[in-house]
Amino acid sequence: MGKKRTTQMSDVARAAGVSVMTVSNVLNGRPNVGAETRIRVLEVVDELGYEINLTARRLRTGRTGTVGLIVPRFDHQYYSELAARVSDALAPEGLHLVVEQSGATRERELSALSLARLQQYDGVLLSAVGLDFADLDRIRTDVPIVLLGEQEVPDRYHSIKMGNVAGARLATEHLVARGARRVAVLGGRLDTPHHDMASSRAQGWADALDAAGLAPDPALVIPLESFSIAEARAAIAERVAGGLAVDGVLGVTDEIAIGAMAGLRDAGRSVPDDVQVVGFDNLRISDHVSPGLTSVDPGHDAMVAHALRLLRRQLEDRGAAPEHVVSDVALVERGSTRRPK
Amino acid sequence: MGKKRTTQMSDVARAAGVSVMTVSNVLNGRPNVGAETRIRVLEVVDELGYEINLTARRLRTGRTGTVGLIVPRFDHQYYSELAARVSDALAPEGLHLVVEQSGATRERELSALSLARLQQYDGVLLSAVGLDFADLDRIRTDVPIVLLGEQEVPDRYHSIKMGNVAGARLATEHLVARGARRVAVLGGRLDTPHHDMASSRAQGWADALDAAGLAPDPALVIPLESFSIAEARAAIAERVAGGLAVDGVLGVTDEIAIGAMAGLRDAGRSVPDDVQVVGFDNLRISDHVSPGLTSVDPGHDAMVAHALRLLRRQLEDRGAAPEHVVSDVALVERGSTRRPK
DNA sequence: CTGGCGAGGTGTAACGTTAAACCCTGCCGC
DNA sequence: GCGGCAGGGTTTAACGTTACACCTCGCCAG
Repeated sequence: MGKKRTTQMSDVARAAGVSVMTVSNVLNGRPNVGAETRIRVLEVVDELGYEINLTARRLRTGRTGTVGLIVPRFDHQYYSELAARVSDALAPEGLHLVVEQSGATRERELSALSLARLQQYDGVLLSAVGLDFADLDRIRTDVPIVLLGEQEVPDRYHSIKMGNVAGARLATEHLVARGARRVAVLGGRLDTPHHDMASSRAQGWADALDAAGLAPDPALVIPLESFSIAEARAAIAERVAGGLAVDGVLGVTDEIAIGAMAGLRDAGRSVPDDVQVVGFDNLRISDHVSPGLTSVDPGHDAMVAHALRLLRRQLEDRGAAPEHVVSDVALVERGSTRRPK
Repeated sequence: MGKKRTTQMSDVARAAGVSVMTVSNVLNGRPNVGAETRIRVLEVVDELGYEINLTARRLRTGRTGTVGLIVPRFDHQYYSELAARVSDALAPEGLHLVVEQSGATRERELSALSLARLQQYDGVLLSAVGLDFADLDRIRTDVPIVLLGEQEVPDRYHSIKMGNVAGARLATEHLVARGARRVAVLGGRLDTPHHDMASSRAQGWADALDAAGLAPDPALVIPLESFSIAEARAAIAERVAGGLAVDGVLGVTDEIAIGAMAGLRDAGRSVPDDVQVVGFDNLRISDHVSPGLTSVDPGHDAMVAHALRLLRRQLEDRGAAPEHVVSDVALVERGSTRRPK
């Protein structure tokens, strides 16, 4: 029925009566092509509807014009907002963003991180929650990588970290200043010496309570598995219904905090009158839920700007000394916490 | 300082004392390789940390093992939920999903759709809001495409459409049944004979009102530009503050409906007592906002299942007759509309 | 008039795989 | 005793670009 072949450069060359190299030169805006020739080639390109084969170009040049962003889940808002920001920031530079989901499990994350996959990009922004220090240290590739994230990472990587401890501390201090005395940290964990997001934010919570002379009660550390809204909602509702005394909740993410607000409603508590709630991430939606969610803003734009700067640096100079940036955090007050008296 | 080259198949071949083809055969699990040879090759692969160059493979075979999903925006929840669902559904088949953002503008969408880009995937799921019939018709490629979406599409494409008209009608009927008489359609538009999402859903709204003997009031069609929560919120708040009489709002998406609820609060109206609200998409978060958002569920899982089925069909048989699926819709009632009396 | 240079252009050899054809060796059936 | 075949492997030629070296003018300076 049909022909298999798509049109390629040699077809254009033949039709235009020039060599393949000349076509290539025209298409890539290289010098040493006469004006007339250039025009003729472009006409033929148009006529034949020729489009370059990016795979072949990539094989030959090693460059792809594409940056990869690898996130645990597409459907966690934090990551989708991040992806949109990065994509928008990359577009003016002529770079294309593609996003992959690693799945948050160590196994799927490692597979997304096989050298094979990484090599497909000029650079990679990696938001790796499932991998530990050792996994990361095992990755050996020439592809520039910037780690976006939470955990302690091998020194040789460029990285952007959120101010997790500082942010959680800020949030908890805010709750305490507004009168909360029994502040739960939903999604946190303290048991392990890990440096992941859940632990770091719980650490900030504990620090703030310590500083305020309120001993952190282990019963108020409520771990979660999936970090989903639904899970958070069920967990807090269950605890409260079971008699846990709480007058403040720090959700380790905004989604968790939104789940917490729903769960507290389920349990007959009102926000912020009975229980005040603070989240972390300052998602777009957090301003629009009811009540508005007080949240820690991790400085999204600054993070993205830093990330791309570090990526560019590596693109220009493979040997660039790794840089570790910690983003500034700020508290955004909304209706889920009370006004000062 | 370092060597440029990464290790490649010929290095493995040399070290294992076999031909390159044998290495290729081992790595691809092809027959006609002795057991010992296989083991030796695998050992060497491990030792050298060899990983295949996917670009070269792709150039040679034309297959990529990757499916592309092109969405207008990463940070519209509907699309990120879609991406997650598709990714999860593809993983068991050994296919990888990468997501690209087209930017919702016609220009950026066309660039994402250049043949060059499309050719990088074995198949493409295209959620194209910015393109019209003619744009789509202009795309000529052998890559299997499934259109996910709203609009009228050229017949030669396989497509999955939401039941936009039916869903919006269902939602509006529900509002009317619960006593609403002045139902606005936020984000809708009726001016044009387009078949895009905003128009189709407004059409369903108009149909329902007509059927109920309530003439659709043009003042109640409130168009939006960006379909963002913030814009929706501001738009409804402004109208209501300006004296527009409304006792029901159909948000053409859940995000818009969530914005509407916030805007109504801003304007001193309570939901659902003063104004009832229904959304469309049944996002995960819609169950967790306050009050819970009544919404049209477009049958996400069925849509994804259909989409992948159509894609597989095309992968197996390029000439497969195009199929057009319209998804079933269902209303999910929550607290943003009233209980029946 | 010679040498040099810049503009315009071409030919060839990769980039790292894999499809396809081919080549051995040993063994089995008749 | 030989044809045939299966098993285990190799060789060669792509896939569609681009880097690089090279070639040929025409023209200008000396």
